[in-house]
Amino acid sequence: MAELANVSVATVSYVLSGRDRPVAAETRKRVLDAARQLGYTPNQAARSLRKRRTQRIGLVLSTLGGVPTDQRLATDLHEMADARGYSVVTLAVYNEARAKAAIDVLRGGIADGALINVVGDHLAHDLLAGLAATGLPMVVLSNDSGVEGCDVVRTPEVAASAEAVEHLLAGGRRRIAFMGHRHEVYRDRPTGRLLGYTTALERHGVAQRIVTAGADDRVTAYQTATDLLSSPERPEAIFAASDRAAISAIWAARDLGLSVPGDVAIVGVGNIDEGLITQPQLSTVGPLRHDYTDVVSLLFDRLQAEEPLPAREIVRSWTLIRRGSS
Amino acid sequence: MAELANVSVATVSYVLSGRDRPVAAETRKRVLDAARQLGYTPNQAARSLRKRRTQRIGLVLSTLGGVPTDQRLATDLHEMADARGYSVVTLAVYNEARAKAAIDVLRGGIADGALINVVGDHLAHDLLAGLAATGLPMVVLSNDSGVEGCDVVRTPEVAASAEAVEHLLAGGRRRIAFMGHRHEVYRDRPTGRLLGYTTALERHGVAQRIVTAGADDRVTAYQTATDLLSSPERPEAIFAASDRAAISAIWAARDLGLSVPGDVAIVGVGNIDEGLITQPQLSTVGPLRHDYTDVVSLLFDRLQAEEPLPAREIVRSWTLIRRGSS
DNA sequence: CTGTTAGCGCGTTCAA
DNA sequence: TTGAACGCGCTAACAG
Repeated sequence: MAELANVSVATVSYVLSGRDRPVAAETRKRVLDAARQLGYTPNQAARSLRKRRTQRIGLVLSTLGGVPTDQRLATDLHEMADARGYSVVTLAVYNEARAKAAIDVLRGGIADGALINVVGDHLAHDLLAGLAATGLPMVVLSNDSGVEGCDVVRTPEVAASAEAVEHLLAGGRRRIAFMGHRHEVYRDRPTGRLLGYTTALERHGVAQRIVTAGADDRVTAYQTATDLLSSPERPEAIFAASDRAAISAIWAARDLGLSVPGDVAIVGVGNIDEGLITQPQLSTVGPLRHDYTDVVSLLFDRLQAEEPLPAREIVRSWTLIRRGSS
Repeated sequence: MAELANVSVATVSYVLSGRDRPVAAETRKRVLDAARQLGYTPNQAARSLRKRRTQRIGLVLSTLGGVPTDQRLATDLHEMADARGYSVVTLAVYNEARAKAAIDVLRGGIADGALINVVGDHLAHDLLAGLAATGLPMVVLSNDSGVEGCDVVRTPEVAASAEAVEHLLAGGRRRIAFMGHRHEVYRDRPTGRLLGYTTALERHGVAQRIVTAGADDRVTAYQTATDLLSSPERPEAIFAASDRAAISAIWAARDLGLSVPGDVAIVGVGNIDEGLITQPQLSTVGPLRHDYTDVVSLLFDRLQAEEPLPAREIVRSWTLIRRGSS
């Protein structure tokens, strides 16, 4: 490359990286021509080895399955990264083994910072702590308590879920079923949305608990809801841990000839747009606006800061959005 | 690190990379202890600079939006990569500008190979060609003709779409609407699923064309279908370019009090599981089994081959799956 | 305006 | 069984 343009490697570096060293127009042209001719692109591994920066952000997600939250988070991150000259590489965790692998990739220095949103317990706390100890700037979306050494974004899902269930109780429903994600339901003690459910019932002296899994995908949700709604002790309400599951429940009810909310009230979590096109429209708890720019800013603040910043915490704002289904 | 364990850097390298050089048990222990104590992880940039391999695969997708196809592709890739000691980094393209950025990241050597599935025309052909010219092993899912220098996976969507529309014609429907993705509908000449639609109609001498966008997300699909079905010239059938859009159309029909398939027949594309829980079940064209292991194998064959392999081509197998909605 | 040189952190030879 | 020394491709500092 350098010899084809008949210049030194340093000059090539200066031309291609566009730094402000003065370069003769003719020399620059020779370099650019040679680069085009050879299809030359600088090796990023060498570059970041030298510069000690990759200009990349790692986005760590449970799956590439397109949970609505992840989608918005990803688009906001990509946009803001773009504007700042960073690229984004996404790592999917899927399971515990690969969580370890993903952390190792980050420890290996693939990115200058990380935005981490992993639900469930695939990502062990000590892995996260070890990564944070590296000094890697990171923002973690989690409600767990053990997360330290990085910014944390919390979601008031327990309170919001309790509010949803209390809303159902206020409507006179007593037999209320919970349809949750596997990672919440199959666990020794209730957490998250399930905890909100049990808390609300307890607070109002309702003894009956109907806890099912099925919120993880639409098909299972439909089947679970169908089972619930065809049982002799049909619930008067279903609180689903996701809007997608709640929407499946609405369909299940309608397919059984039940009226929503007459025969069964349904509330979901997340406030996705699709809740506006169901009949009736879906009641839900979640953010009013889907905006993660504040979360992403946390990360870029850290990246642009000279000295390490103190750990910050954001609590997202969720509200009960009452629509037709409850 | 090396000095803490009181050994040379070479010994550290040997211990941590676990190659077969004999190392005294006591030395190995010293190294491992020091590594744990320091939270040391080898720098991957330096490693891959030296080894000229990253042990990573790049997965390039249009969005992280979780199109069902991408999900299956991603899980199969992750599984097979895992088994072979590779990690996967995902790059989202979103738009033309970032397509260029994603290609640059790959050219910069972030991965040893790439699996590329970008719909629409965000990813220009010359970018792909330039990348292929690098010698980077890659597999591209595309029906375009200009793709060269890499393995190509094709989908018989034109023929399958035509088959779907002919099936509707055979059922006596004449006024058939097409609900497509923006990237296919807003284009000078028909391609892909839209081309299948027009071809079938032409072949059977049907003049009427009802072409709408709206298949890109469920909300738009619902609204588009509602508009179509409330118009005075209500179509007798809707062929939707995605199952998700088709399912929204079924719901739109039901919400309008129309019977499916009595008043309107509906067919989708993709054969997603969710088509089994609609009332009626969704007719669709797509793969019978969702399995991308053959596609992923193409890539690993290339990675493991000593000398460059000739470009191969896979044509995926799609069939019309007739269920209740048509 | 441009070239020379010294590392960035690792893996690999060769010598001990 | 271990260590010393070189170089992967690049950027930053300095020399010219």
